[in-house]
Amino acid sequence: MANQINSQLDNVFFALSHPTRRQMLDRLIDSDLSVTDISRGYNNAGPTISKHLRVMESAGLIQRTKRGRVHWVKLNPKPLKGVGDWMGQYKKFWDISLSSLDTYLKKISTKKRK
Amino acid sequence: MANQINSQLDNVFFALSHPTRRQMLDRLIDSDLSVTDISRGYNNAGPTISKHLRVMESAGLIQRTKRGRVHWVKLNPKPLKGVGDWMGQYKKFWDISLSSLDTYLKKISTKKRK
DNA sequence: ACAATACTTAGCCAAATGGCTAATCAAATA
DNA sequence: TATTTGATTAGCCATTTGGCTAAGTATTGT
Repeated sequence: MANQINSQLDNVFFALSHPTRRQMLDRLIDSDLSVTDISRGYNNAGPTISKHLRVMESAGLIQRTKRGRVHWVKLNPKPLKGVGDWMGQYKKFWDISLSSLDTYLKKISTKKRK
Repeated sequence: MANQINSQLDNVFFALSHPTRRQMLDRLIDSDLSVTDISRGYNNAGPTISKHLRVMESAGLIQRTKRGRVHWVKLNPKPLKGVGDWMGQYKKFWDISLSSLDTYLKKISTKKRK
């Protein structure tokens, strides 16, 4: 139970500890991407990219769907909730997060008013 | 510059990827602790604890002060701000899709309608 | 049918990680 | 002064990581 969650957190934090993997995730915010799309811009060989993807997959941060020979990769942000929860303990220290949520809420309600 | 920040983030995420280290940080929320205090409850040998502490220190997550032969360890939450900032990009996903904000927005709009 | 494309697997390598014991350093105490 | 206590450094070991190349599996195009 708590241990399961914990080791999942391990995987998530570990996945996020490599700049290439973080950047890949960042790219996936806007749209799903093929593996070729994702690997664009890195000097890494294919298998290296593959390994990075597997790391993120076992952390639950991405999901794949094969369509034809193309593997489509989709961000799964759910595990980040765990990070956020863990971080919550520390919010009282850096406490910016509340204000950024605030800003976000304001933006939302503005849009709705149109 | 951005690379400095990035590699700092690498270190922070990596430091957080081990359950022992996360738990150590958690303990430091309430009070500063000596190294002996921190190591209480783990089956690890001294040097192993030492290594964990060094990992967190190079991530900037803790600071040490020697007083006598006791090394006091203090939480430094500042690097977590970087994590929070990075997470900010993803808030729109898990805040909304994972209930709390959704519920919140509903509550808000209900109130407004009154 | 054959060649090109999109990926993954297998397997190698150097470096880093997480654990240990033994030895060392520094400070407090008997 | 001699010894215990708090903690680190040195160095060993097995495993994991992040990179590679070569080879294999599907699927698509010619």
